Amino acid sequence: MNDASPQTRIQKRNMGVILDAALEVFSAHGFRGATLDQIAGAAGLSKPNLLYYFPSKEAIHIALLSGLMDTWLAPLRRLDPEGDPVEEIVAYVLGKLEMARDYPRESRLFANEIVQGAPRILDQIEGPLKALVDEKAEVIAGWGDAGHIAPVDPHHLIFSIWATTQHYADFDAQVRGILRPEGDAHFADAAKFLETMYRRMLTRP
Amino acid sequence: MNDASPQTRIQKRNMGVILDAALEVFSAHGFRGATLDQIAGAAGLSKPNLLYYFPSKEAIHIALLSGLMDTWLAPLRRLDPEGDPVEEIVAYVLGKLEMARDYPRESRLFANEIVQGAPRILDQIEGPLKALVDEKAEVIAGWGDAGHIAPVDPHHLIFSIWATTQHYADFDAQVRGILRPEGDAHFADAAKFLETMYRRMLTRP
DNA sequence: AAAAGGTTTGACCATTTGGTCAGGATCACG
DNA sequence: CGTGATCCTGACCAAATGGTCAAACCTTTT
Repeated sequence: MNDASPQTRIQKRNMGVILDAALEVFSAHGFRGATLDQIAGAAGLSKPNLLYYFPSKEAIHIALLSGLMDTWLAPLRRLDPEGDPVEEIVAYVLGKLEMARDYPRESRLFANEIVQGAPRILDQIEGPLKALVDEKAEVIAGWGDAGHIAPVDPHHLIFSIWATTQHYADFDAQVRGILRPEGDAHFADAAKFLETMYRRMLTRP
Repeated sequence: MNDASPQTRIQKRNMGVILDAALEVFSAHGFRGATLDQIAGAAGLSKPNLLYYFPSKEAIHIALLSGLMDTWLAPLRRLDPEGDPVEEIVAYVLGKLEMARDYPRESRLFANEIVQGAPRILDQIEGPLKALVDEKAEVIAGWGDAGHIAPVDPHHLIFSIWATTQHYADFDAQVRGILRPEGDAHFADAAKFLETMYRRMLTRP
């Protein structure tokens, strides 16, 4: 099965089904913890059929990761240098929190990968991700210099936003164990808390 | 090998060596990703010898997790209801950050476990951990009611502290990929950032 | 020093797992 | 409808992996 080739109807459907099943299984068990049988089962296909569409387990994993990286960075890319600084950052925080709520599997897939040293996406981190982060850090630093927000280390600000928002997806089991919420009810509280926190820290006294 | 039995000199030494090796390997690869051969190699023992001291791979993992839980919670336990509120919380943040710097393997071991749904420690989370967190949340809520700190949702405050500090251990690969620091140099910046952030958000305007 | 108890190992086993392959079923299209 | 391309599968394989065991090897104790 070649990539980048024009896809037939069946190919499009099955590759989609496989990637969705793989996201389910990889995000729940990590790369090594996931088996082709599990993925095949979740996809409703036979194991050899999986390997008709992807040459190996690792190829599925890589396809998932690189396909998701863009989606995952979209909110940061949307941070507008021309917008109102505090509102831009708050919007980014809340957007990221919504992603953690609506796409927890994607978040956990990355979390699994990075906790284990990011062996398969280190180059993506050191390349495009670093570039984007550095660019947006410049913007935030500019806002600080201009006195539009209280001065902060922009890189660590971004890390803190990632950490606090993704926490609700990646450590869902812990959050639920402690809060015992009904469904996703706690996300509203989290949004209120994070909005308050970042407003307080960015608003000049 | 029975637990809780009086240990010989050799037992004490080897069980320690095994647990250290297991921490190294489990934290880097997750439960499923770690193999007994790897652990045995890291410990400088043969695989059957491992299984002389622990009945199974899972037993090693459980021994590690429950042995570490206490250490991991110590900083929160130290939060003193009688101390100065803002200073107590800042000290907790900085203490947790130091643990992330000095014991990243422990942090990643938990991260791996929780990202994958905490199958082996869910009861510890819903039991002792929840109890401790609820207790300290009460303390923080009291500080808020008394006007000693700006009002915050205490549970989410604690989550944010865990998230922001453990981020530097759990997502080390990402942080290093973006910051490219010399050694642990970035931890000083992180400490400064987090101290500023939590002071601003807790200090009444 | 010899018995008793604790420690270590090589050889081995059953199962799981990623992956292959030859051939059969199905589909697209002239 | 027929034929070539695409899609799918059962049977199979080699390697990896968790775990067992009898026998050999150390320590400790008497």
